[in-house]
Amino acid sequence: MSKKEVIVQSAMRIFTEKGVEKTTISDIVKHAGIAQGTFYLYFPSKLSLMPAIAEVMVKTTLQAVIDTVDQSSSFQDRLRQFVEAIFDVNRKYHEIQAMIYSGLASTEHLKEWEAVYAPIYEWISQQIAQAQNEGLIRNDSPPDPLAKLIIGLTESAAEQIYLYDEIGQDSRAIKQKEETLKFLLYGLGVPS
Amino acid sequence: MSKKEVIVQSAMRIFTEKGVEKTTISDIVKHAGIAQGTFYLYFPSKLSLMPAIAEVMVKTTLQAVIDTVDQSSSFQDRLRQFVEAIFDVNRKYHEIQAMIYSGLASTEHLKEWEAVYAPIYEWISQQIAQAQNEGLIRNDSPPDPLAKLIIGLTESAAEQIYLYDEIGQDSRAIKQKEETLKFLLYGLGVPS
Amino acid sequence: MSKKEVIVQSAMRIFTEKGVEKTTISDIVKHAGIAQGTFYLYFPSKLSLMPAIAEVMVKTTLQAVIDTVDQSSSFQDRLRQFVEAIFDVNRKYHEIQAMIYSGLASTEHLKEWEAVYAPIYEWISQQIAQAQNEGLIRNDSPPDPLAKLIIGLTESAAEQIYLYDEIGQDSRAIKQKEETLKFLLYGLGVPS
Amino acid sequence: MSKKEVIVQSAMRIFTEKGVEKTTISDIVKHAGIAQGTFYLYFPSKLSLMPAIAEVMVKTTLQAVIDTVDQSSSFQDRLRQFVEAIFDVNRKYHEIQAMIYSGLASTEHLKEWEAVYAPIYEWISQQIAQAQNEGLIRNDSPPDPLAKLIIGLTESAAEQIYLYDEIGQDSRAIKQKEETLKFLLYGLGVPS
DNA sequence: TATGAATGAGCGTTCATTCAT
DNA sequence: CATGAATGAACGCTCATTCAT
Repeated sequence: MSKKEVIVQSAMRIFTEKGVEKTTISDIVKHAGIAQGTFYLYFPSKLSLMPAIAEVMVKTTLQAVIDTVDQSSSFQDRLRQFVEAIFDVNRKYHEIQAMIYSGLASTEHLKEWEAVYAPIYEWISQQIAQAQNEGLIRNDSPPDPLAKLIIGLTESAAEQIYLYDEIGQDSRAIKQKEETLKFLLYGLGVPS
Repeated sequence: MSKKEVIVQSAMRIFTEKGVEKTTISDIVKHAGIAQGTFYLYFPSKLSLMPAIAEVMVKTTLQAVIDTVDQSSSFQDRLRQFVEAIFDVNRKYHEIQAMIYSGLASTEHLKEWEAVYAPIYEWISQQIAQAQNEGLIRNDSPPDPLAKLIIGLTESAAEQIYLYDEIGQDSRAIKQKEETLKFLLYGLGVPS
Repeated sequence: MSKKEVIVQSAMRIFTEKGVEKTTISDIVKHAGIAQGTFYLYFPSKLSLMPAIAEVMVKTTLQAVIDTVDQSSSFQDRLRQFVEAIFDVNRKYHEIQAMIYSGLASTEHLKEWEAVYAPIYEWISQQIAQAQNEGLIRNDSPPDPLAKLIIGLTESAAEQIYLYDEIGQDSRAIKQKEETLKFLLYGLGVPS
Repeated sequence: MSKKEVIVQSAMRIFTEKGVEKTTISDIVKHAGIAQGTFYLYFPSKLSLMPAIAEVMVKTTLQAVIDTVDQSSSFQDRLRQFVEAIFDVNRKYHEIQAMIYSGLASTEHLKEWEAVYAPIYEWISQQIAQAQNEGLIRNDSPPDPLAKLIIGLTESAAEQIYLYDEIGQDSRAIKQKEETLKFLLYGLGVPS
């Protein structure tokens, strides 16, 4: 693992543990096992880590989705698996998600964020296009906007549950997943 | 306007202009025209402003929704007006929305946030319950989860547009609103 | 003594002891008995102390000259006393003189330096004008340029001796003073 | 040009442009096109460059004087040419002069400076001795102190003009040169 | 000789917080 | 209630210096 990757991994860990604001660069370099100055060879500031972290998260998310969704299942099952995957990633990494969102907001270079998120949008978009072709879902909206609405709905639903960092919320999570799936199926015009 | 309100208003302004992280309490008190020490008579820290700011935003949002939605319209029109109102508030205040979200994430007292947002959830929930009673929308989900999904979907759709602080994106916004409304109508099982 | 004056006095002391470059702001505030942050209430940086210090040095020099020169003496004696005073100030404060010169060179606002030095130039200029009126010295040069040449010659002569921070150089200093006085007397056309 | 010379030339350039204090070794090696570590093969520190730079300046100055002074001219003309040369070098390199002076002040090894400047002192001293032998100037002072006073007076006169980095000061410079020459002639007892 | 990635001590600077007025 | 000068802990950051290649 390169020094740059070590820094990103360490930052993700520490950010998750104690929050972005309370994390110092000193914390990160200590955990990464490198010298203070070495950090600045790779990143000019704490916030400039965000795009790199976001990229990791997007990869992780996309990988989780791809690993969870069984392409031989029915569309409804695949959608259920998708929701499951998104909720799962949010459960594990909700602090990082919030962090990225906040870092995103305080960045000037917003343009690059769209590029970072593109892989997920594209994957969903392809699934949508295919399902439309097969007549599994409604055909009166283009795939791209649908993809963005789907990921937006699912992630906000997951955040509503997992932002509140508590235990024993399984039943609430299960219900929320069910309702989200139902809303998605209706929203996509899947005949029930 | 009381000193407390002046502080909150000033903070909203400065936070919006230069970001939460880069805003100092000194900035806020200068803009508010009060002394450094006076701040601490009302708020113990910078982040403790967030709930107060969120409250203002929730009030503003709810007021915009109530003002925009004409209760004598059809359900479909009311939903359209709702989407319109949410997009509008997001357009005007997207920095503050992001800021609250980020501030929210770094707060320990997450519980209170649900209380802060309750008024909006309740208003939507009532509308949903009423529409279900009148048979205007599907009846196989309870109103509360539906309300949260609706606001989550609509706000995330708005953010996808307005986070990218640019001009002349009207056509994109119009399409996004249309698709969001369509998805909501399908999602709520409104017969078309 | 105000906090600002305490800072300037402490800085002069420490600068003299260990040089400007090796002096830290931390050194200054420790010696001044104030907090680290307090320094920045009065000066934005270490180098911004220079004009304030130069002002003190100019006052000190002018005072030394005024105190040493006996206005009832002959012109030749007064010139001798003047040289004596300049050499004495340079002996005591040669590090600060060098320091000011260096600080001066790295300042952008060079204009203000002329203002700082003006009092000394004026005093000498007046003496010259008076001596010219009384026919004691040559009359074919205006007082102002003469004043600048006199102070320039005398200070550079003193620096040549005292920059080399050593002891037991009295004989060298005495000779240098004699030669400087002689050169001044010739240079001013004092009949011998 | 050897690597050592490249370093010295680069340092002179960068020091002049942004000041000694704000110049980093990194700046110098970048401009010199060498690696960070290579610097330390030739110089142990930033300040240790000063003598080498001073040497270059002394050579430049002496060369300018030798080139300008026409040994077949009268003493008065030669003195005028000398003043002209010193002013010219100061005009071109006043930042470096100030820099050397400042670097000189913060060096511990002051002794070596006398050696560095010796060539100029010697050249002037020889001229003085010769003029004394020929009865062109007064004979009641040894050549060495006179030489130091002459260079001190002339350089300080030049600095008074050129430290103030401005344009269109030609008339001021011309007058200053005239007065300096006149003072030198009187000071050296040249019969007029 | 030459390199340049890595170092880490130590600096300037900030800014939330206090408290005598 | 209100002030704002003073605080000082703690942070980001620099940059001279080293050393394995």
